[in-house]
Amino acid sequence: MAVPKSELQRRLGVFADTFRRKGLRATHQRMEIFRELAASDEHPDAETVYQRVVKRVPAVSRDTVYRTLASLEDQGLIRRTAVLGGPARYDANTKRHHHFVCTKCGSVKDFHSEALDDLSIPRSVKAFGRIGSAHVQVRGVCSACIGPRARPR
Amino acid sequence: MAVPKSELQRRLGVFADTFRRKGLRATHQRMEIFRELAASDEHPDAETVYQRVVKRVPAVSRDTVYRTLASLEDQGLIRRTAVLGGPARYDANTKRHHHFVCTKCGSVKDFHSEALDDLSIPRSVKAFGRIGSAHVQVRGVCSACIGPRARPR
DNA sequence: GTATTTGCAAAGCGTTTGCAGGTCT
DNA sequence: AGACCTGCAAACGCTTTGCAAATAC
Repeated sequence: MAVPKSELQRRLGVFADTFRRKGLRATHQRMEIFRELAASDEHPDAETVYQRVVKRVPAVSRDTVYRTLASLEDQGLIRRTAVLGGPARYDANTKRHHHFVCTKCGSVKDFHSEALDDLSIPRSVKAFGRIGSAHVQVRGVCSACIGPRARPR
Repeated sequence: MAVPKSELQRRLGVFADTFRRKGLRATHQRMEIFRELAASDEHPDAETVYQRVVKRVPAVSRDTVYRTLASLEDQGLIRRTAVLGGPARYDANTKRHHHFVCTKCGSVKDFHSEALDDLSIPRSVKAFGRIGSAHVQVRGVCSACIGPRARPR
């Protein structure tokens, strides 16, 4: 689940560069909020990010977490994913990937697949408009929720 | 966009059967709410369903629309799809299909593709848990939002 | 007759916003 | 100085819920 140190360093570098280039400020709060996402492959929601960051930076507020996440998303540093009936999930993995979503607890897991990356969008879809990206969402029940002591959300 | 009359009849039949079998009541309101979804290939949100149904059944309330949509979803008669930052969209097309989502106005359009239906989920995903369904979501900007007089939401 | 369903109103949750004070350059 | 950022609190949009009256079977 943990991101390799080298990749984390790379992500933090991209973050600092991007913000500097746009004239935005890489404040302590923003740094810690981004680090929280960049250091793990989980897809926490805003409240979870807040709970974790507030331990290290007690002065941070929920609003700042929301605003920072929106700002990071605008800069393309993180992605937001909607999950049915739950809060939005955030994700610092900007490489092309797909999602497994647990319909019980709402957890999201990334997976990679070259085969799926190349999937061909039917011609008919082009008639709908300009196509941006395509990704696969697999729904199912994660092992934690199936397991002997399931703790569904 | 309109569903063929024969398909509409079929859907209404399934609705009546399913509710009867489960001991639920096929009230006037529920019938009209389901018909609104079953008669079209759009993916309206709850508010839109309410606005349309209330024209024909002025006595219906928003709460009943929400409750009925939840109930129809429980029975597997409709599907709910989350769209980033917007209200949930509902959909009476229970055949396997995929979605085009407009990132400007949030509209959702169905498309079918045998090639995509057969996409092979990588072995590694099975490790996450029990796999239910897989579907492709294409994001882009619909022609209405690109068009000469774009009216983004 | 009885369990279900409805409308109303109020609360709930996740999220966004206006504002005044504070911070960085 | 000037732009940006923060925390606070209040508002927001979407959705769910408790309750008493109405309804379907």
